[in-house]
Amino acid sequence: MAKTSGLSIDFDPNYFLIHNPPVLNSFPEYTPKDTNKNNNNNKTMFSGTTTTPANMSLPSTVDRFPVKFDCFYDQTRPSFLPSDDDKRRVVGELDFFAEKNDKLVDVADSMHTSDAGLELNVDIGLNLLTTNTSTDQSTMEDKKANNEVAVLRAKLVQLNAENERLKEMLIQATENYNTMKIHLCSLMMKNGGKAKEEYEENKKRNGGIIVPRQFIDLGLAVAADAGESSPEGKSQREDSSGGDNNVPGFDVDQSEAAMRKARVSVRARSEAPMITDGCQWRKYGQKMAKGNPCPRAYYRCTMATGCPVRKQVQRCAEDRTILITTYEGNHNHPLPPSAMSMASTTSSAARMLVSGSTSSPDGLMNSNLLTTTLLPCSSTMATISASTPFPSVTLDLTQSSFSSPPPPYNVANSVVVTAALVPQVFGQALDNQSKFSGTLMSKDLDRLQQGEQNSIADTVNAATAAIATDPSFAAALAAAITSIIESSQSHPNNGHNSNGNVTNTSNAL
DNA sequence: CGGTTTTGACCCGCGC
DNA sequence: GCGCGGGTCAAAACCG
Repeated sequence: MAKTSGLSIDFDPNYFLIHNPPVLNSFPEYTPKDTNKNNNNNKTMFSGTTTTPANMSLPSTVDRFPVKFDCFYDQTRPSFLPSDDDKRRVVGELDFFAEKNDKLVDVADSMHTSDAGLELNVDIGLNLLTTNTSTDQSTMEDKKANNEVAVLRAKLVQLNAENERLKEMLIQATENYNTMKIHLCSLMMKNGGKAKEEYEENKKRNGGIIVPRQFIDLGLAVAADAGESSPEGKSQREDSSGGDNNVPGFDVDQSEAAMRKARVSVRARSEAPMITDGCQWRKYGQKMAKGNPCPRAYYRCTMATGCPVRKQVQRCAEDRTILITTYEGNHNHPLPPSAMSMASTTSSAARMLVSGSTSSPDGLMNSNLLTTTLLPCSSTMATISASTPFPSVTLDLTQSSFSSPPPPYNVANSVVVTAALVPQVFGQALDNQSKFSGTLMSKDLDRLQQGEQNSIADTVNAATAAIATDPSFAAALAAAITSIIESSQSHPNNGHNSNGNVTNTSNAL
């Protein structure tokens, strides 16, 4: 599965069937009819999501982006929710493929129906053609061909309709993005201290738990904190620019400081002592961390003199097959191609951390600060996350999310994009691509689309390749995650409004 | 011999 | 102020 030695992604094969075209209709519109339909047709991909907890309040109608919040895990989740894993509360999830998958089901159904009709037609032909037996064969073939043409035409019509729907989804996503951008601008207009006060206030309101809503606010708070004190070691203090933080909002210095502080963790299942990420590292220390019998190793990038990038490598205490690699800092040198793909991805994650105020896709693409944040990793990353106190974005492919508890790194103010969400995330990133004037090669595009329909691993691999080909896809990916965060922000009560219904993304902000 | 790893000492922030 | 824990330093050991 993994491309790079020492890495593996532990996908549950029960979720990802390759030969059976995945019906990604994991987020059905919860009408009784559809529920039955999906129980029948969506046998494979994300069974955890298709099994709707009986006691769960579900919307009778979900618009363009049916949302459940599996990507958020809140340790403070209400006690009335089922505790067992397969009944984990569906908090929020952006269903990128819902209608598309319905279509897949429909196509499959229609094909099946058509096949049955084909046989029926053949029988009819045999009954009718009783005299000219010499042409029976050719007539049957003609009819068969005609039926195939009819089936193909029907498929074409359905695909066209699907295409139209996807266009509408893109428009919707664009609108959501614009809404978010407006909100972002309004936040940037605020005084940084005020934002921090709001953050603290909200934190108190939530009993110390920072809800995802704080994602944007936290960026400002972090930026404000960056100039006051640094919890980091000597190097960070030396790097501290000591910029003027009196300037309201989020300026470049603040962003830079936050970027320096931002960390991106990569969780990978690996027997190797260290993942291969294309960079050269020198070990400069090792410590026993409290609460973990496995030592933590400290590495410094040696690809260029004075490169401030460091990384920590430690095995997960709960599952020692999981290797946790934490990158910190920005490379001051170009990276080899082998380090670029993951660098782009982790860079996106890092940007997500500090982009609470700068998450504009344009900013992601154009900022020198951001484009120089190249964090190395292999193309087979398993998890991208970030450490507290920063908001974190986690792409967790080591968890199937719906059948296992969230990983311990899942802190309160984090967003976990689990394996089951990958199709949605990358699918939406694919749609976002056009907004970033991407130059994705057609072959990569094909791979990505193929990956969407094959397996999560294919999707990730294809997406990683796409990132390597076109860095703008990283921004599209970041925007996709942002979009999910955006949708989560529209559901401050873990996706349920005061009426107990899941609100729609279009209601965001 | 130069680069890397090991490992104890040291520094610093934070909580009590 | 003190102790603890995380992070870094730097000398010695190791390795190709």
